[in-house]
Amino acid sequence: MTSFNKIIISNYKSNDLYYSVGVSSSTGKVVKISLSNPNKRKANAEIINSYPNFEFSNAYEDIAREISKIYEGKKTNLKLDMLELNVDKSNRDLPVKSSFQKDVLVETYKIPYGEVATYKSLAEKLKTRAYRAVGTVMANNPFPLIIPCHRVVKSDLTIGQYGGGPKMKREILKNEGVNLKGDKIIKTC
DNA sequence: TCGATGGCTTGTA
DNA sequence: CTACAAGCCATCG
Repeated sequence: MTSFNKIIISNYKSNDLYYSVGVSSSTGKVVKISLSNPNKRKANAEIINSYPNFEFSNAYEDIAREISKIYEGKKTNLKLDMLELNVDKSNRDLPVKSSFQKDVLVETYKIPYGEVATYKSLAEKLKTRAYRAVGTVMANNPFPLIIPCHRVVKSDLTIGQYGGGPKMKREILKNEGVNLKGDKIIKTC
């Protein structure tokens, strides 16, 4: 049972938003992403709370910068395989706690840029009616923006909730070119 | 182990 | 349009 001996935290700031990434020094995989406006300490605290054994370094600053590009609606080269998605109940340090959670996150990753899915449609792809549980996974998404939970909305196409607040969700979707009228997605054909 | 709690959905009024 | 109620089911304490 492997345990992370240390987490490396890198930061990047763009447009008054602080992006923090936590990377395991033993596996090189991202274990947590957090963003906060406008408080850098808060962004870091979210990672430190889960991983008290950490150090700061600019080693992964480029990843944090790439994440900021997603927010701004630009293309990035971020891949699923840089994320720690392994599930192992005997290892408390792993960010993904269950295979259900992993399945939802992977399915969310497949939502294309500029498009949206619903909590319901994700649940149905996983052959379950656990719509609310899908929402819970989104709420605890360790990899915001890379796993685009901002592209998951309610079945009536209203925007739904978001960790960073609904205004933030709206903003990211707008940056991706999604048509919004108030809090509702307007489908473009 | 079991009740409470959700970034939800559908139905009814 | 709003307001509940009941159902769903994975997770947490």
